[in-house]
Amino acid sequence: MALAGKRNSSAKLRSAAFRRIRADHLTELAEDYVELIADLIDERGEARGTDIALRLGVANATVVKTLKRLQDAGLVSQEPYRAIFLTGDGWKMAEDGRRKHKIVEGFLLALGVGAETARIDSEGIEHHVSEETLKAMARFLARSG
Amino acid sequence: MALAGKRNSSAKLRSAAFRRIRADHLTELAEDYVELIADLIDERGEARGTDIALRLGVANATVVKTLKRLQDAGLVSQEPYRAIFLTGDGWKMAEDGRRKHKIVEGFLLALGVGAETARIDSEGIEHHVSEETLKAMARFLARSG
DNA sequence: ACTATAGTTTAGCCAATGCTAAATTTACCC
DNA sequence: GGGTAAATTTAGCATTGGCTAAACTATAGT
Ligand SMILES: [Mn+2]
Ligand SMILES: [Mn+2]
Ligand SMILES: [Mn+2]
Ligand SMILES: [Mn+2]
Repeated sequence: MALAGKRNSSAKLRSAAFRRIRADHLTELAEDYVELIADLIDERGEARGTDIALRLGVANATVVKTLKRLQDAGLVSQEPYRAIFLTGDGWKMAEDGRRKHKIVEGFLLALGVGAETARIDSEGIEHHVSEETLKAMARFLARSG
Repeated sequence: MALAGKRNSSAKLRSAAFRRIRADHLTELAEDYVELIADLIDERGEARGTDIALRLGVANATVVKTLKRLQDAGLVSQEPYRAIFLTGDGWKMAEDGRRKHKIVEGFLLALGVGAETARIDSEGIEHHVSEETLKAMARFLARSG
């Protein structure tokens, strides 16, 4: 095989990682939204746009626009001026998000990271860990706790 | 303090994590670009747009546009139709990226994750770990290897 | 019932990041 | 040196996810 050919397949291999990251970023916001909505529903019976905006630290209008996309994606449902509900798919995604989130945050704590840092870092890391890495984290967690 | 007040400060605390993530996402692409450019320069003497596009898995035109932004940000420099260079700031960011990347990837390997998964997951995780978490990972790494 | 306030939506803007197709430039080969 | 092939840039488009300001709705208090 020529040098150019080797270069090509090596590059294709490497690019897989970046493709995965770009894909992760597309679902990341949706995951955080549905998880947050699930939390609000469990904590206080309903999820309102204002509360979502406040917890995410974005403007109300941003939440409205994002919820519209999530509705199109079949994750949430709502009537104008009413509270927000999760669809079946929405709940499924929220539960999976909670599962991952719990493992990653618990793992960081077990690793010796402070509570505040574990909370903040896990919010970002959770979207970029594969099932294999999650399994390794859970194993470590089980052994150390 | 009233209930609304408590809700408010709790929400403000939580929103810090999401603010950090949004900030991370703004620098994430820049970090990957400069690190990749540094690798290309070290590996083969120069970094060309085509190679960047190939390794990232995006179109050439996308690379051109992004490089323009990185140039405005003072991270890279280039003349039309010529190879791409890193500025002092660009090299600094690339070195820091390599440092973090190495720790995260090495850590995942030490945790028992397979080489391929460690490579892929670390490409995303590296942008969302604080210095405190990096330190904890380095500690684990030192102890286990 | 009216009205003030709080919550929500709409309108219109912007930046970042991706794409394809067409034009341009460079580099290499004869 | 001239002609091609590859690299590069430009043009034009779309989506995501942010913002502010203005308009609208629902609700709670009087
Ligand atoms: Mn989460
Ligand atoms: Mn998150
Ligand atoms: Mn990310
Ligand atoms: Mn990366």
